[in-house]
Amino acid sequence: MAIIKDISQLRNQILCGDTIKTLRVIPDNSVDLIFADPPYNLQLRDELWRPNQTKVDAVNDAWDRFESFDEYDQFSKQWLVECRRVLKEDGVIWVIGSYHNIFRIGKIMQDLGFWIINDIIWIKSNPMPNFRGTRFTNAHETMIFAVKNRDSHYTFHYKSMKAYNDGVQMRSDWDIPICSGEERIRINGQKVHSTQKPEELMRRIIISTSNPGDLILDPFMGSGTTGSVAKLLGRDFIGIERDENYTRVAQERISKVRTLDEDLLDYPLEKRDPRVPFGSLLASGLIYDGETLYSRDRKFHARVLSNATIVSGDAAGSIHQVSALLQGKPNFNGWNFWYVERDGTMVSVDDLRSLFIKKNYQNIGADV
Amino acid sequence: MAIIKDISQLRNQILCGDTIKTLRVIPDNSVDLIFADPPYNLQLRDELWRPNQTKVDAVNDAWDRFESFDEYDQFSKQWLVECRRVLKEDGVIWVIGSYHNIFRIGKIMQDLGFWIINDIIWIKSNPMPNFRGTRFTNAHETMIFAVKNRDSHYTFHYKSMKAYNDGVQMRSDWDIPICSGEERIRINGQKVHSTQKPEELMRRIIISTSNPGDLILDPFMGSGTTGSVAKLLGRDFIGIERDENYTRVAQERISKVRTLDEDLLDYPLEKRDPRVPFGSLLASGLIYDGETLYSRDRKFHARVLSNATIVSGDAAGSIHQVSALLQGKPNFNGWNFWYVERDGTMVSVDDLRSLFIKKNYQNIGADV
DNA sequence: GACTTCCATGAATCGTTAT
DNA sequence: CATAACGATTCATGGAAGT
Repeated sequence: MAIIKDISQLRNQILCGDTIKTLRVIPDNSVDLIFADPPYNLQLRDELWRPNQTKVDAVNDAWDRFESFDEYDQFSKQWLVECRRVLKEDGVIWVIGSYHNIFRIGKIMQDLGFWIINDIIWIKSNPMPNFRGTRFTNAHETMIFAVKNRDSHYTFHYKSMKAYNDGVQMRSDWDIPICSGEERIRINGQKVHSTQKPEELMRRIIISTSNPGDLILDPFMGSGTTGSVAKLLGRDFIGIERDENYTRVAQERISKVRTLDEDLLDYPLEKRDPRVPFGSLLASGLIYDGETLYSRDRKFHARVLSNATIVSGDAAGSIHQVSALLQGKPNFNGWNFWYVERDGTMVSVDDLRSLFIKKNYQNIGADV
Repeated sequence: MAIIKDISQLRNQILCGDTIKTLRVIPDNSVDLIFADPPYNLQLRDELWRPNQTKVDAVNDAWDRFESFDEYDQFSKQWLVECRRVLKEDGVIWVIGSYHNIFRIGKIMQDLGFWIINDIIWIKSNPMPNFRGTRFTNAHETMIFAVKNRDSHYTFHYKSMKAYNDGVQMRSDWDIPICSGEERIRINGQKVHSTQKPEELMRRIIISTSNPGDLILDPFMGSGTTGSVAKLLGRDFIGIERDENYTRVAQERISKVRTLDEDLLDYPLEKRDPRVPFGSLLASGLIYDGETLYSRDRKFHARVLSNATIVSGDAAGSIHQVSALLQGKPNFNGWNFWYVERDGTMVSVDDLRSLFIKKNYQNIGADV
């Protein structure tokens, strides 16, 4: 099958078929974010029984069986090559796995040119215990967060994730319960998919590394968590799933999701202030020609010339250059260094810049 | 240099030299535990400055520089091959790394035949933050815990680690601060080694997967944390380190350590009950020839023959076989199924087994 | 001495835009 | 495309210094 020319005909669909063959239909450089939850190659040798002689319902599906590491590597390389091709230059990919497969996956990704930004550990607050007492409880899974090239300008909503994490930057260890209760899809009391991922995981991934309207690809769609959260958060998706039953379940699940209102998807926090030259403050009258700037501790001062350069003894130049020179540092952000006196108190020039933005622009989060 | 015949001449020494060449001197199948902290191949490009314009003292040691992934892979494979050769058949290996290298290391280990038991995440309570707001704080490192072959009978002190962890199974995520304060080795206020590991890590590793008197090998000894904790806990060590300065520091550090008294190193908790055949209870008079065994609910009963087999209707065999047959299960632990009557009350045959052990063995934790 | 404030620092793949 | 200018950006801890 040939590559489809217009990707929009695939938007918000689940394509039922072989992952690698189906990926080959998608055009180059066309998706913004990929989330992949490939088979883990678990290699359980025998059935696993709990101490009370009930059988553990483990991942033993045919899709998780491979003859050898080599066969698994071949398969992994093929779908990863296609993923790299369809990913935009500045796109992001996430792959989740466990110690059975993640080392092989990570090595292949590095070899293909993907550049790893983080490995994120999903710490399960309620993992399955180890029944035999033969090893440590396997209480986590590993996600690789990577970009297409070392110099990719990828989306990363740092401030959102920091706010999400109560004001300190989010770390590489994520504490999230496994998918259970209401969220877990069951038919006649039986779980439909053995490795359904929690929506909390997808929410963090989608919010941190994509924008509303972006196109998200999941080459192993399963029960449709990716599509479900993508739709909720106003992103488009393409899912690939080879099992017809899973496909049906996912389609029904996603159809029930309602996208959040736009005002809930637009984050003023992430908007950058427009660039304001220091001279604009002079022209607007917020700072006066010839007045004196002070450092916070009043140890340094400088005079403002009419061309918006400042002079302090032998040092002359932009507010940035002079503040760096005075401190003997290679560079410095002068906006955070200089103050002026207004009604007897010190006012930061950065606050005056915020005031300028507020007066002259609309809906920009200069006061956040 | 030829392989040394008697490993005892290497015990508790740090061999200063190239890792791979020195490993080749160690005999086959001679060490019980390996801990390896290889170079991470960080590939740092530029300097990094904190927001307050101080420079980050990064890892820029020559030992961490490799030309390419391929060169790093070659190096890794060589030392891992030697480690596998010198490891005893039932020995254990731990390797620590970060996303820069751990995927390559893990893949090579699997290819060489090592069998992964766990990947353990060292979660740092106080990692260095991300200064530029470009990614998630890199707040963990990954350790691979593996054995020589899939069917190795490795040491794992499950009960100790459970007790260590306040009575619940220890999980694969370990919360441990980075090495700082008193523990961090400094000379003239400068850290001696850029990547000194916390002793808490080594303590968990050594206690969980080795026994007192075992021989522990560290092919990248650095500042000597492995040797130091090994000596404290009554294990022998061999360290390899190519830097003479590190070697000297490690030797001095280890010389100051005093091994704990023997009674602090012997854990009755871990001693397994001796295997007691059901027939021993007959012979000792704790159970009588011909008496009746009951299931707890008295739904089932069986008669004890003089050859220690039991019979219940058509079912005949060991206490295990018959209990499984009666319940229609593939197998079952008969010790937990059968009861006898003593003075009008039901007594579990497992309690009689414990009684037998208490009478006939010393210092065994049958009552724990 | 008790308490507060300041400062240094740790395995880090750490930027974007205009000229 | 290289270079220069602009300007955005940190958390937990321990020890020193100050009150």
